[in-house]
Amino acid sequence: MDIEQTQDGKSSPNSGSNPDHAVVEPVRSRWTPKPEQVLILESIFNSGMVNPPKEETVRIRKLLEKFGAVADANVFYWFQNRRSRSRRRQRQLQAGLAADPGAAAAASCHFGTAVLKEPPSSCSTVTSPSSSTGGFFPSSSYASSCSSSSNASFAGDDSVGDLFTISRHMGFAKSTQNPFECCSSDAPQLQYQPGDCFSSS
Amino acid sequence: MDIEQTQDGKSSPNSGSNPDHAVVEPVRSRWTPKPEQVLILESIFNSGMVNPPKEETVRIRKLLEKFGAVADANVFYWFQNRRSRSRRRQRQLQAGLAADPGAAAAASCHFGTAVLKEPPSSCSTVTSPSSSTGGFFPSSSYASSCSSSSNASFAGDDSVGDLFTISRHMGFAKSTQNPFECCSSDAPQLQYQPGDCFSSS
DNA sequence: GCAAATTAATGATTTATTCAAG
DNA sequence: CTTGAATAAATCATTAATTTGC
Repeated sequence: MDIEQTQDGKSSPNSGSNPDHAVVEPVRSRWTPKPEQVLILESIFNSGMVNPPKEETVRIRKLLEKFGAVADANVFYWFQNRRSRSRRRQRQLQAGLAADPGAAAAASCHFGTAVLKEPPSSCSTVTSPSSSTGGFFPSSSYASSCSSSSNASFAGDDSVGDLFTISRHMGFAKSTQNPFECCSSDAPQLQYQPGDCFSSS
Repeated sequence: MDIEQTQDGKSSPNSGSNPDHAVVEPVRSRWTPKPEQVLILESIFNSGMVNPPKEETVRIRKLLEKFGAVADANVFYWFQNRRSRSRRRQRQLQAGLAADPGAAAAASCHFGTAVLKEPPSSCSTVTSPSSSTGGFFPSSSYASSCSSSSNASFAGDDSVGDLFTISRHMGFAKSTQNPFECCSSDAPQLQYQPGDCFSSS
């Protein structure tokens, strides 16, 4: 992964004398997503796109940027962590069920802060398919890079609306729905629509 | 993810049976490092910098670019894979050694009997605490560069020289030397020097 | 000699684990 | 504790070596 850290806006701004190179970068602060941003991210995730390709990540980042500084890498990390932790919770829960069916119900939800929540498991086991992640990415995802040099003037689209368009090979779970939080209930859905592929509306 | 490929047409696209005259610019699938590039990378890796930070990666990339198109991501991947595979070889080797030399006769635990073809190691066993073993690296197919084919006269550094300067907090192995390939012997060292920090010759 | 078929290397992606900020 | 960041491990996929039959 490239992980282009473009982070800098953040909350504790400036720090004055550090133009660019993070060589001596003293403060390694981390991105703190705004509530709106989390909302969007959750929504996208819950909509089934659990692993957006680069192209889409950029789009998402642009969208999130309307609510605060954020880099592509942050979005990438967010999804990665989201997937990972969802999966783990699920596993854990399941292990708990298998090992001690009686106590299972107890351990569910007592998260201090109500912000995050793992939906009650009712998903079937979803033993992850053998092909692992593979489904998407039929071929290369690199559309067109002319040369390494730099000036790739993107279309400076500012409208949020069209940002919600997706290419094709999305990071969707291969099956019907995403194995993660298939039963998310209380998340405020925002309906991130993947664009032209399915669900044309 | 990202990885914008900057690969140009490789070296030996067609041969013989391609009377075609217009290069069709095939799919830019994956980067294929030139021998010189591999040499440089190996050299850097063997010099102890096994995990260069971003800044350094860029520098390395710029250096490599003198011999062919390459992106930062490629460099990053290269080091990642190098580390990973070095470590794995090391582990494998060690496991093999532990299970093999008939030491304790009580052999009921046969690890992987399948002895993968690890090149003849010459490292001492080194049951060292943390820095552990050494490795050795594959008698790669490369390393045969500076003889005939490539005309790239490597030594003629004019602008290359200053690229060999490194910042500080390098990705050096924490200990004295890098745990990976402590005893690489036959690699043509190029002495990628970390710059102004230590070992100021 | 050559190219299709097979195997070995290795570039790129994804997942699991770990560390540290807050 | 939660969770963003970073990295290692595992895996996938494509390219180069090689074998094999003609």
